[in-house]
Amino acid sequence: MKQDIKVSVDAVVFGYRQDDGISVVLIKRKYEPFQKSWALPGGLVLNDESLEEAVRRELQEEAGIDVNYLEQLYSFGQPGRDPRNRVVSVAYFGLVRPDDYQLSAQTDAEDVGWFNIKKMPKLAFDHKHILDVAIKRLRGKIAYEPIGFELLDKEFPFSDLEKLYQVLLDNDLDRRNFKKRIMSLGFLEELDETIQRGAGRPARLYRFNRKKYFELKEKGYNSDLFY
Amino acid sequence: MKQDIKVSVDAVVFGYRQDDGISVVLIKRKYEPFQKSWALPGGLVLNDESLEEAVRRELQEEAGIDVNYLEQLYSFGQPGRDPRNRVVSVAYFGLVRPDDYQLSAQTDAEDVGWFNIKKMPKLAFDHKHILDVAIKRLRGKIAYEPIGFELLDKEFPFSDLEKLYQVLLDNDLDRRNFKKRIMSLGFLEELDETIQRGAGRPARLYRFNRKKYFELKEKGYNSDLFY
DNA sequence: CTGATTTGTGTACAAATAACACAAAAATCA
DNA sequence: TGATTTTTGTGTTATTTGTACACAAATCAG
Repeated sequence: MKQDIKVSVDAVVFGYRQDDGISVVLIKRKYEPFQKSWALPGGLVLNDESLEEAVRRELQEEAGIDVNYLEQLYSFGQPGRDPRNRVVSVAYFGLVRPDDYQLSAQTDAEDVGWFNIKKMPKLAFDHKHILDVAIKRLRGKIAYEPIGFELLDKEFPFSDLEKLYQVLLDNDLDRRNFKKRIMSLGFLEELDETIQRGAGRPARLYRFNRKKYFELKEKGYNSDLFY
Repeated sequence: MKQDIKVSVDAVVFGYRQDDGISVVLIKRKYEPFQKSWALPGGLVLNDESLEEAVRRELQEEAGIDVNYLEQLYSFGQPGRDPRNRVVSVAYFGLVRPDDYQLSAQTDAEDVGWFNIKKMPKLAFDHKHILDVAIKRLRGKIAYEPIGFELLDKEFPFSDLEKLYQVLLDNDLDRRNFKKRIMSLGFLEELDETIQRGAGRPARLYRFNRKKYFELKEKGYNSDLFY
């Protein structure tokens, strides 16, 4: 019998804001199945586009959002995960900065929104499962690759990084030791500017120097533990 | 236009023998395209089987082999990677013990064989790329998860483990420090039996205790670095 | 001007890792 | 059967890395 399987992509896009914590973009489905349920953005891959192109297109169409970091997460292909057809879905994992936080202009979805990962609504299909895998990846990965910076503004006060790590790995970390460790990695630039937000002493701004990161990585500074 | 994409699976199965080093199972293709080229075992997913079932079936049909460890590797979906159809391939990563090393009874392939990863023939499709990703995963993963044991006999002399790590991470490791580290993880059992192979003092046998490994992992003995 | 809030910074101790060499058991060869 | 070669087995010290810990500086709010 001829193969009758469809291929889709789904995206778990994370964002972070101090007030909100870690959130994910969801869309409200316009059509059956799971009409009006919340779901991960995604859809069928077109014949002539790559998987990554498909994800970016769907994110644009359904949520009006651009991610600044995107990697493949995992593929889900259990028969029966979509009630109608056999669908194999390649899930992606994306990160956006606070700047790009605003969602807009959804044509293919009834609604779009950010949802804190601790207060998720019921999700369509097996999307809860996909989300769980993505959260695990985020937590795991932030500990040994510098992807946390993708969730912050390009220039940020050090305390933002501290707080992000605390929220994600929910432990209390010692501010002094944390800073020592991060700075010793050698790819975080200290700027001359400062920023002031609310009360307290103004904070210096820092910037992740991606070029330097790759240089150091090349030179065999083993991509060991990071935090 | 209707979606016209096929879904396949491919498998990178690693084996290890002292004389041979690290090898991978390849099959010689019976049909076009790439007729008579060497390729990774794999094929189209059937409508009613899971991805993992498809991999195991293909490995059985094409190479007559059972793997004792299998995990999803990555999905490859670039348009044009198969000259005829658009094919999205979900690649898997498998490990076999020396016992299960023998290949057999290929019905769907013209030939099957083990190839040392340093002496690979030209491969069909983008299989060279898939293999590279798999090797990277193997090297990366062996350093922080106990999958090396899946490449050894169930009971093995400690030196086998040493040598495996040396071949994979090609560095000289200090035998004493390596042993201390592995033993301190607490899930390697020292047996009373010994084995003698060629010259030299007989070696004690060891066994990986998977149950204990998961217990310790549960208890939060952070699945930190391993080697 | 006072109190609250946030940023910024160094040192001492503990723990983990790395460096290092020789003896014991068996096989092989003379 | 004795000497040589091969492989396994084991402990201590030095170095590096990680952890614990507290108070001053700069600004805002009242």
